[in-house]
Formats: sequence, structure tokens, C-alpha cells
Amino acid sequence: MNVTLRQLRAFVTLAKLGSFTEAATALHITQPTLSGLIKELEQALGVQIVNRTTRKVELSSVGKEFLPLTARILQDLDEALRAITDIKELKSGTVRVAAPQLMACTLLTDVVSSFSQLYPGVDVRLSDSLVEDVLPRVQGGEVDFGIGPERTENRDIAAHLLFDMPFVAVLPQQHPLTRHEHLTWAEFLGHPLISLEGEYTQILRRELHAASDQLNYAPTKEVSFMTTALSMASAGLGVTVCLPYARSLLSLYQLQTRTLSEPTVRRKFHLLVRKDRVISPAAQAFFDYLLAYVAQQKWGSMAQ
Amino acid sequence: MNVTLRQLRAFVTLAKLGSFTEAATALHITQPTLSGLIKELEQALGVQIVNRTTRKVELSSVGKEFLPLTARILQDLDEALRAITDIKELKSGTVRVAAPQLMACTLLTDVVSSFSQLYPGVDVRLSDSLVEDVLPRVQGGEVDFGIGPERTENRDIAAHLLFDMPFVAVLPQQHPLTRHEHLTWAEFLGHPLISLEGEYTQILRRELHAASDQLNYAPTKEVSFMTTALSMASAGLGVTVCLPYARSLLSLYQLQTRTLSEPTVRRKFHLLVRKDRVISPAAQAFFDYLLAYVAQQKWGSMAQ
DNA sequence: TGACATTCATCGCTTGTCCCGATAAGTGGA
DNA sequence: TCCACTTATCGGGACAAGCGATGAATGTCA
Repeated sequence: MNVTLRQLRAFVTLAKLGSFTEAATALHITQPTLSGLIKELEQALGVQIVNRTTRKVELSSVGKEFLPLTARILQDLDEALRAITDIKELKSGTVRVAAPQLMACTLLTDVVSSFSQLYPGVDVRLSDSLVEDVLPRVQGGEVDFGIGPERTENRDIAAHLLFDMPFVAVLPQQHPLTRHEHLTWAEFLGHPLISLEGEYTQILRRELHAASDQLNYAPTKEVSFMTTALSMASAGLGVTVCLPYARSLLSLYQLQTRTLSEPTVRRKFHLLVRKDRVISPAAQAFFDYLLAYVAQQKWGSMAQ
Repeated sequence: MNVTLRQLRAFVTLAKLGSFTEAATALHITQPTLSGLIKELEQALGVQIVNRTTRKVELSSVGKEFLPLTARILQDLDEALRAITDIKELKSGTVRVAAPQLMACTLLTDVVSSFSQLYPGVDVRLSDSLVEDVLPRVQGGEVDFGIGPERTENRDIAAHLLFDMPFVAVLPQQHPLTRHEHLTWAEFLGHPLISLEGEYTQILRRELHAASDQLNYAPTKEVSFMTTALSMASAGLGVTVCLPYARSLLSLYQLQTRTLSEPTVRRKFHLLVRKDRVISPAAQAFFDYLLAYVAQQKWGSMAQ
């Protein structure tokens, strides 16, 4: 016979109320059942812990030693369950998200700030990463999920489409091109161009070239981070292209955007989650919130 | 559905071993049973705590939070059970005994010292009391049991006979009476007598007088404690009577004892226990030990 | 690429045990 | 000595726990 939680609860309640009948009522069991539980507990312990006559119930000396120990155990258990409930109900918890630097400082900052108002107990940790670092961080379990552009299929990672949006032209205020409501790439590429080092530029150049031999995506300046590119554009050093999710930063720099067509070049971004992991309730909530947030944005109208 | 200890144990073991099959073996249950236990626990908590595929088992983020809490609870429970076992096996525990002062410093000191060698973990606390304070201390629950002379029947207190022994004469060395092997009260009472104040003397006088008009128990000195009386007798200030259980003290004072007859006056001492209480294993052990110790003494041969 | 080995999940079935109601037994008070 | 009240015991019915068999998923090796 083994000690059970029910027996311990019975014992503590009995000790507190000093009566089998009352304690049984409090525990929502019958008095014979409680009697049996205490008896079982005493058998399991091998010692009598309650001195009882039909008139009086009191703890034996062993029972007096045992009571605080059990009371503490039950209290700790309740606390543990409450901790879990808090996590479940998003009163506490942590979400770790890896996202490219530009997204971290624009879209995600917006989302995090409104999510945090809704769930003040949840700690959202943004890991602003290089694009190529997002996937490893998800795979390594450093973060609950990541956000990244399209990737080759990965066995371990599930990808949920977050958005699919077209590149827009980014122009300083008063730039001649701002006179046009819409731009074509051909019109746009005639101006000094700031772009990013690496894949970003190469893939874009390839796509444009594939659409038309005439289109030559040839940046005059290349920097590492889009924030730098935007800053430079704001200073009148050139034009650049980016995705409309960076809206908040664009307006901060007082930059204008225009849709770019012929061709329309789109980028998909995905939420990346490890398939073998169930993410925490907080992470799940943020995940859902992010999807809903993005869904209600009208990126199409971003060309202001 | 409620959380059970078995579920928690299953969870902790599973977390430690990282495999349902292994953990099930360790817990001496089958794998499907363990599977069910974890499922129940997750249902009870309302959250998934283990991410599992057929190839890998690992804790979810919630599970990682829950693990230390449950591990601690189980550890505390084990400790509590061990504490009870220790008490049961007399590796720890406390005995509180109330006894008259003379008995505390003689018989009981001897018993306690040999009992303590046998059960070093048990703490025996002697409460050396006035004879009339023993019973109240037992009744009030201050002590596990008491030792006292015969009393009127008491509803709440059970009395176990500890011993029944005759008064002996206590003589300084070289006292003229030591020449006799045995004494009669008539011979004895002819010498300067030291006795105790109160009931002790009065009852004795009454008993002797009832046996023979000739016997007049008339102390020349009265003190409060037998230890004082013995000390005075040792100094040659008179003779006194006491019960042979004080053997160790008598030999310390180098006092001689002689049996006293015509009449033989006896005193019973009892172990006094509250009827409504089950005493602790340590107290029970000491109780038994004391009875056995006394039983093997040959008080009759005390007249050296 | 496919068969195999391994591991966890699911499903009936049996066994046991848990709890309840009824009732007995014990105790203090009138 | 009876009554009121409290705990202990007992028998039966319902429920659940655990087992074995089986299914499903996944990594491995030929």
C-alpha cells in the first residue's frame, strides 16, 4: 500500500477540523470513506497518527510531526498547479522569437507592443538575427519559432505562410519619382540605387533579369542592414526597395513608397516551427496573434 | 480528473530517463500504462508537457517548468516518509517522562543512560517533579507518561504497576544498627530519625501505628527532598527510610540498608498514561524498556 | 528504396479497489 | 441507564487501473 495525495489531503483536513464528520463534508466524501483513508495512511506509514475516540480526535505525537511536512507538500503542489495554470492562461510565460533585424524593429515591435498590453505577464523576447541565422535558431531550440523567407523544404521544420507581399520602391521626400502614383521597375532603376549585400540583391537581380533583359538591378551602394539603407535613402543618397511590412520605420524616416510593377516581385515570409515540439501556450498565443495581426493589415494600400 | 502522485512520479521518471519504455520498466509498469499516466497528467493540467514522437521524448517548455516543482514535491514526500520511518524505528523521536525527584536522579537516570546507548537517536527528557505534580503533567499532555505512587482510580489515566517494594532502613556506615542483618521497626525507631515533610511521613506514621500502638514514627528532622535526607544520614545526623529503587544514590552516599519488618510496609509505583492517547514509538519503547528493566531487578536483595 | 526494428499510442478486457449506504460500536451527558 | 453523537465496520455495485495485443510512426540498414 502506497501513500496517496488523497490520503494526505484527508489527513491535513482532518487535522485542521478535528472531526471526521466535518472533514469528510469539507472534502465532499462520506465519513466512512475518510475513516478508511486515514486508516490506509496509518497502515502505509506503519504508525498511528491520529488518536481518536468517538468523542475526540487529535493528532498523535507522530501525527504532529507529520502534519507540517504534508501540509507543505500539498501547498507546494497547489503552487505548482497554479504556476501551470498561469502559464496556460497567459498570466505568465515566455515567448522567444527569432526574426530578421528589419522585421524585428518594425512589424514585430508593433505586434509585441500590442500583444504585451493584452498579456502583460508574458515575456516576449525578440532575437533579431541575420536572415540566415533564423532557421538554425529554430532548429537548435533557442527560440519557440522564427520568421524567415521561403526556404527549401525541411523535414524538421513546419512553415506557416505569414505574408506574401510585393517589393515597393522607397524614395526620399521630394524625389522626382514621387510624382508618379505607381512605378515600373524600368522607371525606378534609372536612379542611384542602395541595396543590401549578399543574397538579397543577387536574387532580386536574377528575378528582374529573368522578367526582362532590360532590367539591370545594379546598386551603386551596398550595405548590410536595411535600416542603414533606409537611413541613407532618407538622407537623399539614393533610392531603395523593401517590403511594406517595414511601414513604421519608413514613416519614421519620412520616406515615400510606391508600388513597383512590370514585374511585380513578391516575397513570402513564413513562421517556422519545429515539427517535433509543442510550443508553450504563450508562444502559441503570440503565434496566433501575429498571424491575425498580419492578416488584418492591408499591405496593398501601403503605397500611401 | 485530479493529479495523482503516481502521475507525478511517472512524469519525473520519464523526464529523467527520456523514454517511455525505460521509464515504464523503472516504475515496474507497462509502457501503455505509463503512456496513459502521462496522458492523464496532461489532461489534468490542461497542457502538453512532453513532446513525443516514436523516436524522441523531450519535455515541452511547460514541462520544463513543471519538472523541478514536481521533483521537489516528491523529494519532500520521500523525506517526510523517511522522517516517519526514523521515528518508527527509534532512530529519532522524543520521550518525555515525569517522575518524582528521587526516582529521576536514581532509577530513571540508570534506565535512561542504558536506553540511550541502545537508541542514541531518541531524546529522553526527564521531568523531575514533586510527587503531586506528576499526575497533572500526564493529564495535561506535557509528558508522554509519568511515574507515581498509588492513586485513586482515574477515568482518563491508565496505571501500570511498575514495582511494589518494601521500605528499608537507611543507616550511615558504622551505625550500631548495621550489626543486625534484619531490623524491626521497633528496633529502628529508637534512633534519631530524618524524614520528609508532608504526606510521606503522615501516611507512614499512620500505617505503622495501625500495625502496632507501640510504633511511633516521630522524625527528629523533616526535609523536603529525599536527597537531602540521605545526605544528612550520610553525615551521621540520623537514620531514615526509603525505597530500594534509590540504590545508586544510597551507595554513592555510602549508606547501608537493612530490611524492615513487623510490619513490612510496601509502596507501589505506577506508570501513568493517558488512556485516550497512543504514545509515540519512542515513548512506547522507553515504557517497555523501563518495565523490563525493573522486572529484572532483585529489590529483595537490596539489603546488601 | 523497402524491409526491419524500435518506440509510443490505442483498444478491449479483466481485476481490483474505491466509495457509498447501512449499521454497529463506543462515549459523554442527562 | 438511556439518548445523542461520533467513529468504525461491512457488503455491494460502479468505476478505473493496468495488462496484453495491436496499430502507427520513424529512424536504420541492406
